[in-house]
Amino acid sequence: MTESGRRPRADARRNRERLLAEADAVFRAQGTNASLEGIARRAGVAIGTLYAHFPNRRALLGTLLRQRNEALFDRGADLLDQPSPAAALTAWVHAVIAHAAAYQGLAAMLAEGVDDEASELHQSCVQMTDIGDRLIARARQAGALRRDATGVDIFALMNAAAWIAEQMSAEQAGRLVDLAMDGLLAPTA
Amino acid sequence: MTESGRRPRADARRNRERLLAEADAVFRAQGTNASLEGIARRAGVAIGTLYAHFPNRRALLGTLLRQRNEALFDRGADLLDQPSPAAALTAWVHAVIAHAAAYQGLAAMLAEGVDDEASELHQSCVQMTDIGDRLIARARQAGALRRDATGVDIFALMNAAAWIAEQMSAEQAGRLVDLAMDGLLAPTA
DNA sequence: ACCTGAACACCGTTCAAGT
DNA sequence: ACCTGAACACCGTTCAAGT
Repeated sequence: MTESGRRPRADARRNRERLLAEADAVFRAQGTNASLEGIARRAGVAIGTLYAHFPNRRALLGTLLRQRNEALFDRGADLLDQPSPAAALTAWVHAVIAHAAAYQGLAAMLAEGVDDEASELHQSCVQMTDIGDRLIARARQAGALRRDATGVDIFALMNAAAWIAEQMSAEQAGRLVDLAMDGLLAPTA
Repeated sequence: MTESGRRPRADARRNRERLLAEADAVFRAQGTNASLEGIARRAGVAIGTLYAHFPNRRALLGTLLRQRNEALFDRGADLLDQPSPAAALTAWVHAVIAHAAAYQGLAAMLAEGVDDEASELHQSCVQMTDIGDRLIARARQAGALRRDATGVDIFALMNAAAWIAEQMSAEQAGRLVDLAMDGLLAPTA
C-alpha cells in the first residue's frame, strides 16, 4: 500500500499527482462516471497503479473535492455571521449548487453519501447538513421561517436543484430553488 | 424487422411478450439501467432477439410505460375538472411522482426526455408538461397562485422529487414538494 | 515500496448465418 | 420472417510477477 511508509517514494508521489490532475480533467469533461481506465492511461500509468493509490472511485473523487470542500465550508462559516439569516440561507443553497456543478453526476454521489457512512463523501455531506441546520436555527430565531424544516431538508433541496441543473439547466434549477425558498422563508425576511 | 408484415408470427409475438414481462420484473428489481443481456436470458431468447424487437433501452421502456402513461393522463384529465385548482395541481404532482417510482432511474430518463425530441419518452414528457400548464392556468385564474410558474417548472419539481425519493426517501421527497407548493400556491387556495 | 499488465467477469450492440 | 450466438469494443477490479 501507499500509506504505510512515512515519505512516499518520489515516483509514487508524481504518479499520484498526475492521476489527480487527469481525474479532475476527465471528471470535468465526462462526469463522475468516466472510465478509470482512461484516467490511468492519460496519467501514463497502468490501471493497477490507480487502484493502488485510490481503492475506488469515491476515494479518488473525495481527494479531488477536499480543497473545494474546505472553501465551501469556510463560506458556510462566513454566512453564519451575516446580518440577514434568510439571505444567508439562500446564499448557502446557491453555494452548494455551484459546488456540485463541478462534475456531472456529483449530485447523485452526494445524495448517496449522506446516508452511507462508509462513503468517502459521508463526512462532507454531514457537514453540509450541519451548516444547513445552523443557518435554519438562526433564521427561525429571527422569525424568518414560515414552516418547519431541517438541515436535511435543505440538503435535499440543494441536491435536487443540482441534479436539475445537470439534467435540464441551471436556470430551471434556479426556479426550483426560488419556489422552495419562497415556501420556506417568511416574507418579513 | 418485426414491424413490416401485418400479423407477427406466433413465436415472435410470444417472445415479445416474454421480453416485456421479464423487462418489467427486472427494471422493478434493479432499475432502468439493468442488464439487457440478463433480460433476454430470463426471457429465454438470445440478445439479438431483444434488439430485433426493441432497438434500444428507451424503446423497451417506452413500451412498458404505455399503459401506465394512459392511466396517468386520464388522471390528469380528471384533475382538470376538480373543484379546487390548487388541490388538483398538488394531486397531479404526487401522481407523477408515484408514476416515476415504478423503476429506479426513471426520473432521470424522463428529465432527459423533455428536451430530447428523439427520445421514445419525449411525447409523454411533453404531455406531462402540457397538463401542468393547464392546471397552472386554472389555478392562476382562481387566484390560487402566489408567483409565476410554467408547466416546465412543475415538470422539474416532479422529477426532482421523484429523484429524491429514489436517492433518499419518499418522505424526504414529500417534504420537498411541500416546500415548493407552499411557495407556489397562495394561502387562499 | 511500488508498478505492470494479464486475467477474470462482466457489459452493449451488430450482423452473418441459420431455420 | 425471425432467431441465434459469435464477434467487436468496451468496462471495473484483482493480483502474481517484476523492478
